[in-house]
Amino acid sequence: MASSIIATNSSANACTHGFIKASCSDCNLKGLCLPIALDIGDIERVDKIIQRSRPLQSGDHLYRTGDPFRSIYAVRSGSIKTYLVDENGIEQVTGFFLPGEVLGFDGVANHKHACNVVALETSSVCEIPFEKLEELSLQIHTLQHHMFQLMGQQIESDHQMMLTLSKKNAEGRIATLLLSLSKRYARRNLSPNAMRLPMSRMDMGNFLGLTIETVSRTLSRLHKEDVISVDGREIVLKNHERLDELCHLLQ
Amino acid sequence: MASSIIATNSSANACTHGFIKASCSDCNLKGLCLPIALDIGDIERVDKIIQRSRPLQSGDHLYRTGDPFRSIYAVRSGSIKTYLVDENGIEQVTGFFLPGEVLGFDGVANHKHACNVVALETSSVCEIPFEKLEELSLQIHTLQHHMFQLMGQQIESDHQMMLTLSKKNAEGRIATLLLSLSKRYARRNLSPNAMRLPMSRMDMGNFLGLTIETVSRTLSRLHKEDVISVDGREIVLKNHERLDELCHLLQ
DNA sequence: CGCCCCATTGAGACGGCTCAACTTGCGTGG
DNA sequence: CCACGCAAGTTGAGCCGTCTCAATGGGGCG
Repeated sequence: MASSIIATNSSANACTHGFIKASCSDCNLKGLCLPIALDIGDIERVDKIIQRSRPLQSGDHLYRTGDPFRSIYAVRSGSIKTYLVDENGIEQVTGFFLPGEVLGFDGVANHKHACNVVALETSSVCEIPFEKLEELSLQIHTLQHHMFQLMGQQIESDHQMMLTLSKKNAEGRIATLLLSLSKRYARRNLSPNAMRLPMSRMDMGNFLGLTIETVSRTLSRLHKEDVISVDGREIVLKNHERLDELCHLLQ
Repeated sequence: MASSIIATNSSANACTHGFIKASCSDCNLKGLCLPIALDIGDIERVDKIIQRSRPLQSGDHLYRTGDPFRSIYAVRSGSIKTYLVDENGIEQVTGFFLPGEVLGFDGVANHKHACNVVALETSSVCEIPFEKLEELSLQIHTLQHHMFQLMGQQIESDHQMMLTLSKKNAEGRIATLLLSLSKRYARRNLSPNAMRLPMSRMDMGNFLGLTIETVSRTLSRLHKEDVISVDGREIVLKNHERLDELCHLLQ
């Protein structure tokens, strides 16, 4: 959903476990997250405040609702889900984050995190202490602008999601999610057609306001109609035009 | 939904029509929008970049999708609605903005506005040129922080809205909207119980993902159950606890 | 007065939910 | 190695909440 700021993907210089040595300058995700206008010197200044910790395992929480807000995070590898839990224990998945995307802006407002963040598979993130980022943003105006842009992107995509939840039927919601994932794969120069879903049917359904049964049935129907092919989490998009149509169909 | 930044409410020093002479310093909304930590001198610097134009009439658009992004806006009086229109003409109301609240962050990401903004009644806004605000934010760190907070608040409330649209039934959605309005009235020291809705049933329904018929029926039922009283757009909340319960009921 | 827009109310249709049964894949332990 | 349990996913049958369609009422305005 959101774009990214400073995700250092070390899959290129695939460093082994333990502590991570990597830098923004030779990260193949920096085009996605750092402001393009940032010059080498500035990139290094940003690089210096970033903390790269050991990978999260599937199910590990990065933070939880109520935790003090200290940092935002750029996904370096894997995939991450954010979700709310309301007073009665109702959960709402609010987003999926892929490499090169930035999360954690919940928490900026109240200095406390407002959602839960959990890894959907083995994942690594760049932690960016927010106070230091603010200091740096005062000095590097393109960085400040970029921060505003990232948050603006999040707001825009959340509004699109409101439209999806409010106006589209099950097929439209599924199609919207699949095309969103496809576009975000394409941004990383991965195939926009063949992908492995990082999330369970449960998470898809929760995110889209549908039950797992409806998700399953809808995927099966799209498969039968040869719009996609489904094999568990392996998905192939076979008819983008049709998916586009479904996205824009009213409920 | 969003909080505010710099809304100068001139209803106190009720200046007449035509051009508006007002200042943040003696605006009774500044507590809502300016960072509390801002000292007098800084308030004046912010004040200087703000443009106060003539009021919008009901139905007037402040900007439309695709318009170049130049400013954000603080509502000074009246009420404003923002809405998306997708390719097929499907509309989605994405927010209602009351005095003291700030809108316009759509557009930050792409330098083009991503939604339409229209006045629901005679309204006035403070226009804040974004470039100048960015410049000032580089100099006044509390202002930069405040900007991040405002955008963070917007993101949080949008996520709450996703939960509402995805998980609550009609009663829960209506109750959630009513309580949200109530809290926002209370922030301005207005009665949290008696209010005049600024929007039509159509707009409520569109925002909440319901048809006008369902909105109408639900309001009638809540009236019959003595949870609220409804007379057109005049609403009295008579049982906050019950409304709270309804908010948290699963669908 | 008549028109139009907004809101209310009713009757019936339908999409997605609930409940339930079954399958598949995977890890554990006998 | 297979038996077993468990979690995730699929599929079916019936139900329910909201939508659709339609009729009616009320207020503002030319």
